[in-house]
Amino acid sequence: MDIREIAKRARVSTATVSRVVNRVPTVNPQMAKRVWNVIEELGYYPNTQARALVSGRSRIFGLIISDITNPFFPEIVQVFEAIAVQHRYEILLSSTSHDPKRMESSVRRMLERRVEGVAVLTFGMEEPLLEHLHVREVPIVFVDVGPQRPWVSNIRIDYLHGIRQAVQHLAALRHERIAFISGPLKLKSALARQQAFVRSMREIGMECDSALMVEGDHTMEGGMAACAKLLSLSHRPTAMMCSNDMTAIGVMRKSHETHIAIPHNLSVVGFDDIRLAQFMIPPLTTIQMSQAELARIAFDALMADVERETPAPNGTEYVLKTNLVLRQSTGMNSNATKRAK
Amino acid sequence: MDIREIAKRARVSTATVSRVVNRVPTVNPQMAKRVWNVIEELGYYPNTQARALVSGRSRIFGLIISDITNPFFPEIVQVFEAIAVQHRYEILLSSTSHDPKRMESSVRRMLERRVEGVAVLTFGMEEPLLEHLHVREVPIVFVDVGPQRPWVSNIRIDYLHGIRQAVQHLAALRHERIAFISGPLKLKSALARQQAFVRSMREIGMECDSALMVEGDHTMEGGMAACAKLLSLSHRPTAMMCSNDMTAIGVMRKSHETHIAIPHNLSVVGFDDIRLAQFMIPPLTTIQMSQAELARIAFDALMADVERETPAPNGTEYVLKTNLVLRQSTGMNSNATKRAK
DNA sequence: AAGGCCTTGGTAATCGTTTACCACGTCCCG
DNA sequence: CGGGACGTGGTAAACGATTACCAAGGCCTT
Repeated sequence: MDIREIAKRARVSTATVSRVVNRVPTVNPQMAKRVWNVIEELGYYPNTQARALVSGRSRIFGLIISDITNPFFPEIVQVFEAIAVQHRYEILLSSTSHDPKRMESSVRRMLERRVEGVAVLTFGMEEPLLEHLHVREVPIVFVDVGPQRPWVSNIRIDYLHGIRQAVQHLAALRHERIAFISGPLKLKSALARQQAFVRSMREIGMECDSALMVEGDHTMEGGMAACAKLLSLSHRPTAMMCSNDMTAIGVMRKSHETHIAIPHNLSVVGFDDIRLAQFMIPPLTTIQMSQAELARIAFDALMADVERETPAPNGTEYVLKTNLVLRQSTGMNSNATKRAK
Repeated sequence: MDIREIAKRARVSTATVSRVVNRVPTVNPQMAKRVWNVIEELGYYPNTQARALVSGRSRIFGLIISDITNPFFPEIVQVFEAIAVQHRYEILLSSTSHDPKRMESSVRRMLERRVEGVAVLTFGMEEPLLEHLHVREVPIVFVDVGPQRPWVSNIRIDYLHGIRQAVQHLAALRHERIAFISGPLKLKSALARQQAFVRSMREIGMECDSALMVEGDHTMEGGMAACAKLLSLSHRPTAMMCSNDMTAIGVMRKSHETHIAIPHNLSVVGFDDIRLAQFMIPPLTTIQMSQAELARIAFDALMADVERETPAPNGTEYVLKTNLVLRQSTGMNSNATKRAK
């Protein structure tokens, strides 16, 4: 059942049917009604591929993330999809697990389906593979790591804003030995978080003991290992800041195993504010980087580029703020309290 | 850049280029090589929409789930997508949150994109909305709830298998008062789990005290509420089985708040074996329903239907077993132990 | 040596839309 | 009363692939 069938039954031409379906205002309302009736009756849906072929617009965006089973991403996917549907777009999802092979095949799939734009929310370092997209002038939006070029937008995360709040919060609670468990430092986003931490500490004249800076891998297991390492120190930290929530969850778990009470004996701060954070025991104090907002900014960036006819020469920059969310995994440094007595 | 461009540069016809791209064996190898070279050089990708239009095959499957932020689903999505890509299929993802409006719009989107099949992994009750798919003879695969019709496959979950193991496990640990926290009973899958529990209990001559059967809602909050209710009983249960893992996690959390030690004072069993289960404190004993396998069966069911020219008159049935996974949230009933001494 | 078969590659129709262009009718105005 | 302007709706050419059909050439057979 195609547009011709509808045209025949409504005794109009296919052009008119097309105009009715696309709500072109010049068509006579009576005739439109007649056409709509036939469409309803037969349950006709226009064929998107034919439409895309002739219009040159697929109405598909690509969404590349690193791993859907990482609790950080599902909400992004959900919000991105919801907004896309509102704008009558479809999304092509791809988890790459930071694997260059899969990354390449994703890009290829997206090119074959003629996506109109790609959001790369991997926090990674895979830009080289995106060359193919770039030569075809497909709009791209990156987080943190994109180059400055036409058709490339960037969402810069203001890590410092939230991390500074967290550091000052811990300082206010009389913590003097604050550890930082980073992510894999080859990831720019992980490096940026660490640097924001160091800077926040220096700002208020606190030292960053290098023994208290350990590299994790953004997994719970990595968090447990890092926590164990820090607890084995003769001069233990009283607070640990983590580069993401999964790491913090690992820290909480290891602490529990070692009978260290949070927040009484150890304060923990996470980063991301994944939904799980509020469900921990105790609920995790963390720095929020709104996944919903990130998804929305990414979508809007692509939409803006699609509607632009000439690109901004250096792409566009967007900023996402981060903010501390106080819950119950941080508390007064108990040693300091004693001394104060 | 299209197939004509390639044809011109390789000095062959478009038919030959198409044959080369599709690896039709009758084409002269030298000529094929020449064509491939041009393709590589120009970085040509065939246009999927044009291909789909003429071949009548979109190579897209729809995947309808209820909520991607529910930890049960990401792994399904991941596996389904990975398999799809291997078979050169793309997926159209849709979270419906059990909302009939969204469900309807999903189905519409899928029809417009001419999906070749739809996997409905919602454990819900939205069949009526799928009528549109059915009249177009689009293959569908359901979990539990699908009707027996041509082009409709069903994956029957063998709840009894795993639940029986769990009940017998608890009985062996000398538990006599075993509670069951169900899901929303309007969900067939939740009802089926409860029934499997009752049957397993009766099989070994244990009574199902109705005070110990409470209805939850498959969320953590629901689990906490149900747990509170059960703990307020004068004659408390010593073990709680939950209709899903999120509920069990709620139970663990509430128990922790009320200073009830798991497994020493209370045994807890979940259902689903989401990844999170093994990361609980203590790691959660649960009944595994393999998400990876579910995804694989769903995909295979669709593929089988796509390749079939005439449908099986009553669709096809698949079965997925469930199995108990022992971890550390279950232990000997301490009251019974004392009595035994 | 001529006819038939096989291999190989080209021509052109087709898929289901959109849309530029054109034709027709009506209305108004000079 | 004739003609331009305007409002409508139809005709047909795209979009970029696939593939049925056909033609040309080479080889074998009698």
